[in-house]
Amino acid sequence: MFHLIKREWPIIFNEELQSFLTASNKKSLSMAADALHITQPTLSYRIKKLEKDLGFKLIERNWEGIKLTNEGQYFLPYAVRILEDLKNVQNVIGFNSDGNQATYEIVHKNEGIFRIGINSLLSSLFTESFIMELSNDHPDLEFDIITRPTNILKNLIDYKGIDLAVYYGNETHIHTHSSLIGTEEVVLLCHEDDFHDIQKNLDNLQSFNKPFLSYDNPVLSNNIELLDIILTTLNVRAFKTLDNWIIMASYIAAKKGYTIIPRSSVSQMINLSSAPLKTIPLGDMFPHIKMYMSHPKDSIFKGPINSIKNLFE
Amino acid sequence: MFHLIKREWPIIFNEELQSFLTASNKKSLSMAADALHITQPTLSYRIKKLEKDLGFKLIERNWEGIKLTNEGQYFLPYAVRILEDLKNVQNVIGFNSDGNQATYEIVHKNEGIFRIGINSLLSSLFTESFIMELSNDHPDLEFDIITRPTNILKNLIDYKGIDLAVYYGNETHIHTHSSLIGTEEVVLLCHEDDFHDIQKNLDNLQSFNKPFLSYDNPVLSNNIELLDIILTTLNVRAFKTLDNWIIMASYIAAKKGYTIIPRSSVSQMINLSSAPLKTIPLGDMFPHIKMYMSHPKDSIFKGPINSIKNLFE
DNA sequence: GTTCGTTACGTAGCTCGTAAAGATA
DNA sequence: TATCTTTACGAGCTACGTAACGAAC
Repeated sequence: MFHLIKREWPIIFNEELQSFLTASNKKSLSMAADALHITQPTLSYRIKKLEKDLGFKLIERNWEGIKLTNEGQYFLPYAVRILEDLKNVQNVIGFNSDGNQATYEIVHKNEGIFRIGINSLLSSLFTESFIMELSNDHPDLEFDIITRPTNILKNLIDYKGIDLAVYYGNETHIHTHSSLIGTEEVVLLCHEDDFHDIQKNLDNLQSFNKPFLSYDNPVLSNNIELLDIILTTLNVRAFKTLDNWIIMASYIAAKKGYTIIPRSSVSQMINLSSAPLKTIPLGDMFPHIKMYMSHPKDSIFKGPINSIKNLFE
Repeated sequence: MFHLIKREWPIIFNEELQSFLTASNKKSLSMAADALHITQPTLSYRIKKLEKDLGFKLIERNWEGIKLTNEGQYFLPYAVRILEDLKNVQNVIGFNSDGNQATYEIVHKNEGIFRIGINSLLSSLFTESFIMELSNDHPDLEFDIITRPTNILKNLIDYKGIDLAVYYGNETHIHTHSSLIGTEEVVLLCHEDDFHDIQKNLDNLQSFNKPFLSYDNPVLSNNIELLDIILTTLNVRAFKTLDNWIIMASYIAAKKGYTIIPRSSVSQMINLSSAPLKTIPLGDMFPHIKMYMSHPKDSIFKGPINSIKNLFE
């Protein structure tokens, strides 16, 4: 059934990223150049160009070889993911040397499919009811649901990659065809054992010696301005960014910090955590978070969109 | 505290992907060319080149405008994520026009930090114990934990992006410095109401009219060969790929299908689901899944690696 | 004729390899 | 000298805009 093409590198965009990764692997430009079957000055040129384009240095050079800079280290997982994404796309929609479609025979039909995107934190809250509602109201409708960060959802709406998006509002641009579907207060979430220490220091968490845990990097997170207000108001100093919600739940369960999230996300965090967690409502201290749904203005899926909209009324 | 640069496009690699996305947004090459401030033949050339490099057509052209192909539609979210990734990196490690580091002052220190990567499905199982163990054994050690798909973890080990990886084994290349840390049977997971129908048709699920739910696309998923065996043995016909585990839990809760996963992942799925789920052990029918940990051969983190290794003995 | 698209073609600039040079032991 | 790196430079290729062309109504 499956006919996997094992690509070493994706076909496009590879050269500069591939050069950087191979250099990181070999810890030497000349050895990396060998491995890539190019000359060493060419590799040097490519990495210089990548650094110039990115705007920061990736590699420290010296006479005994190379070492990644902090920025290079930070960039590396992104480079890996980009190349892996491209490899995967090309493996799925690839053609082998005979010109036949290669990877598997499932046709990636997209026409007529109602595509929904939900912000990751909201998906455990809404996905099931969306499935139920659409199955009931539009039994013949095919639909797909994906979860992505808010900013990606907004882009996908713009570029007609999805037909409906549901997300927490943030300060980046707001779509004309978006509607407010709810408002929520934020709550502080912590381990039961940390509860009293945090509550008595709420105006100055600097004296609480565990870090504020933030999802992903601050730029990826949805509300940079709100985050800024929170950190300032609570006088937070210790700060740790984590990769995702599962990791965050584990950190809190291990009493290694606390976080602040919208109230509706608490249940998901409690489900993910093995330990007893406590919440402190912060509705009075901070602006509430708004939930939106948006869709392209000329969507052919008026019916399904209204079905979803009705869920929030 | 935060100084966000709002980039419309990332600086590098943008041109072809940006051209494609703008074309999708405008549904017209000439209008997209206008929006990008390039001439229309140039845009046409860029998209042709992108199609040639990718190996498949992205756009159907005709006299009244353009329309994405199925492949183009499939590729679009990848293009969005790649550009979003690049934007985020450049926003975090960006320099503004004054030459000052822009986004926020947190230094992305990487030296001396023990970096762990865990496969997404395993992370809820292990993360907390890793945190506990490392905190006890190495109280001064700074560490980071990220979750990624298995293939990305393997690449990150190769390119020295992380110091330790924990993942389910698959058929792609195996690291020399990897050790087996456990073995698991696979189980079928379904809604309580579907349990009896599935159990009595286990040799021929074709007659069960709900789809087998697979995580992500088959190429991304960890065990293409195992998946192939499963689908063949159970005679599965209906097949649906989903974006992530939360969506999968919702589909099963909504009685829209079933899946097969390693036993240790069942608890996470049950936590994510609002409905009563049932499992059917399949240990006799299929090969067991192996869990591995691996690390670069010249790691400076021998101590922490052994602490983690001890957890599995 | 107008509005979509593509093809043709010359130029500017980019990318490559070869060759030479700089740094450190 | 050996082993890393970078700089210099010319040849060939690529990507761009201008101009011309094709198709549909």
